[in-house]
Amino acid sequence: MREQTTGPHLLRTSTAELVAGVLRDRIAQAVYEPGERLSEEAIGAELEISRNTLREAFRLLGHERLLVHKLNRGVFVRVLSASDVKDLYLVRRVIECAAVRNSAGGDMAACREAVEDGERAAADDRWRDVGTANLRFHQALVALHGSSRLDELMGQLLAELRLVFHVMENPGAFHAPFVARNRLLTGLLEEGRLAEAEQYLSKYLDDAEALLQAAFDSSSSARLGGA
Amino acid sequence: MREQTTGPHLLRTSTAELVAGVLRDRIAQAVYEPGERLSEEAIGAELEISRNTLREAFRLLGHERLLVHKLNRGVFVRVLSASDVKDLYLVRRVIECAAVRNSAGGDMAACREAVEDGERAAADDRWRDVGTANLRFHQALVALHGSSRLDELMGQLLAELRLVFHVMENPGAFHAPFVARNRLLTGLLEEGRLAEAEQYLSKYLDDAEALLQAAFDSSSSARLGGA
DNA sequence: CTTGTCGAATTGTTCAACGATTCTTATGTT
DNA sequence: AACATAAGAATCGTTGAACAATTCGACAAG
Repeated sequence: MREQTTGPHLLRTSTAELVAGVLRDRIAQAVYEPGERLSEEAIGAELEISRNTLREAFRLLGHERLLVHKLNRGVFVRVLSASDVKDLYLVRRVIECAAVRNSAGGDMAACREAVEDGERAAADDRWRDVGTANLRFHQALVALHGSSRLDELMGQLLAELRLVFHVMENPGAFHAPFVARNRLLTGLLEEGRLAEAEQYLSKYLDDAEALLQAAFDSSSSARLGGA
Repeated sequence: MREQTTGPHLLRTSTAELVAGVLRDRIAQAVYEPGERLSEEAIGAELEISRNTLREAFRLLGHERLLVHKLNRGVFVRVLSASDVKDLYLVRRVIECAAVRNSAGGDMAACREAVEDGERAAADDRWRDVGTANLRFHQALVALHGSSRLDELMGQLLAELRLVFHVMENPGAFHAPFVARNRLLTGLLEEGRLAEAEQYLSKYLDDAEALLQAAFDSSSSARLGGA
């Protein structure tokens, strides 16, 4: 990251935000696993940036709840608890159901596109892509609100959720059953059957949460040495 | 802020967060007005902290949307637009109405307390206190969800809203008419008339938004030199 | 086995410096 | 006088080094 000093800046954003982007990706890809400590010196040396700049990036991600900052001990990749999953899905129900309920006249193009991407990915057994398409579908659902703040909030929630998925042994398979439900939900919305759609989505989220909680519990009991 | 180096740290939080707290207060109190640029050197010298630490605090507040960071130009106190007000109230409607709708069995103590504080403040013409009590009432409403994430989100929304209030010539008077509505809404909730309560709150928020938009428009037209 | 102490490693914070960008102001041309 | 341009000042972005403060692990003493 030294090249920038020689030529004219092609960067439209600060180095700290660039670095934050790199780290965000690595966390999403589980290069850094939940609970892992991120060394200022090691990462700073690897990315060739100063500690100060790296710390700015850490602050950024801390505020996005991807990292937790422990005083004098450093930053760690966030580890989510069962109660976090509960909270996350409570918020999703509030926001996504409201989006569906008020979606009359909204543009469903992005939703439909995400659904079809998910179906293609599932047909090819590209599980990772199924997952991202699924997340994009829900992001598109929230976008029906037309609110930049809700869009940002949803993006943050989904980033946290990705952290939970890593706990599961087969994150890809988790999303597969929901592809069909995405299509069905989209159909209900396009036909304007909003009340049905809302109820359907509510159950959808209940099921997803239950699955996640189950995987979560078994993983945590295994970690504690269940015989 | 140098004293901390001598004695053992009594601080449980980092200086950057302490500084962020100070700046947050000053913005809320309009010591720093919307649009104003905050000089790293000036504030750093006044608070006796280094530029690096101050920059960490700026990042924090930037993420809370109280400051906007312009590359190579510095940080400015956020200036909200009419569309921001619209977005803010859209989110409030989604979250607060959902809180009311699902509030069956929730603990209304905090709500009632905020209502009564507001009434006392209004009786004594302590307009500023009326405003803070009003904000606390809505925060308590959202707290019925029992979600830490929604609590945090609401706190952020209200902080942004405070920025809008500063645009009005008499911020205190704005809140006065809503004290009675807070009491009425609380009553509906305690009687379990949730559907009515939700509808009432929805109109409540519509009215507040309209008032704010009006004050906003007149202020911006005045700023452009309306005769 | 618990407790206390020492030292290494890491974070928290500051400082000084320099490149890069923006803003200001003076200058010169038409 | 108006406008474009260029030098200069101010400020931000980033770095690297330095030192204080805290944590952690090892080892000795009780």
